[in-house]
Amino acid sequence: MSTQTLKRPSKAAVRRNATMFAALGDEIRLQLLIKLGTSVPQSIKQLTLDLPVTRQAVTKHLHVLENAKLVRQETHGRERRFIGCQAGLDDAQTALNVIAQQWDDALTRLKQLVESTQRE
Amino acid sequence: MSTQTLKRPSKAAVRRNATMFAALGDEIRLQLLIKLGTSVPQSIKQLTLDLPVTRQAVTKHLHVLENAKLVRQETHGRERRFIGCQAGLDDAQTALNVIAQQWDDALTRLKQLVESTQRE
DNA sequence: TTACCATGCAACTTGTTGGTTGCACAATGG
DNA sequence: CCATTGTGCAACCAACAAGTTGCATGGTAA
Repeated sequence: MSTQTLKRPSKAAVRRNATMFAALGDEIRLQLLIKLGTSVPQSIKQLTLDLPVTRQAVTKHLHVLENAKLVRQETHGRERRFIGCQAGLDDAQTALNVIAQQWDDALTRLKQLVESTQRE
Repeated sequence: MSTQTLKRPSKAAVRRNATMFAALGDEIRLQLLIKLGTSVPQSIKQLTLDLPVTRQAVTKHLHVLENAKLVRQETHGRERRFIGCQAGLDDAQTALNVIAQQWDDALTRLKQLVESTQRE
């Protein structure tokens, strides 16, 4: 029973997930994502307010986030307005779940191994 | 009802989460974490097998992962054996949940705003 | 039209990261 | 004891990331 139904992530999947987590792995970018939870949608200018970096830096960060499918933008006149992209977060959650599940399995197997060894 | 019970993450929390996600944001490190799901515990030498980098590189990656509380080690004679650290993954999941929840709230407020505007 | 404002694009600096090689050391097994 | 093996540590390098400044551009509003 339960003979390992989870498949190992493909090379491409690993790369995609790495990109996504790397996008999440920066203080400014996390602050941007949090800020997108206070009001929606927001322009680059707005998002730059009370962040300790210039508008251009924020632009770059937003580009990284967009690349990782964590935000999307809608051009509106001369403004670009950004919104958080739920699907991206879901992918991250799923990736974490896969790893957590495999660790569980590994620990279970380890425990069984120890027990069977002790019986002999 | 439901007048925003979630608190904004503190500066320190944001920094901690950024460190954690940054640790997850590398292909080699993800492969290491996945590998820790195939057998447990494993030495540095074992973990280096069929990875395209040297043992020293793997050592550095493991250090990053340990720093982010994603793995822990037990010294065993001259070997250091590594195991995935579930608590670290849980923290990551929680952080993602907080952001997702806030995005939901923001979209809800946006929708309400649009509706109330249309009524007037 | 003209002035303004949000943004894009490019060049450049600086710090960090991922990787290597070389050597030293301590536990293990003959 | 001696050879082997798993590791740690340090120096070094190349590539990349984060940030800046300066200038160009294209909507918007007077």
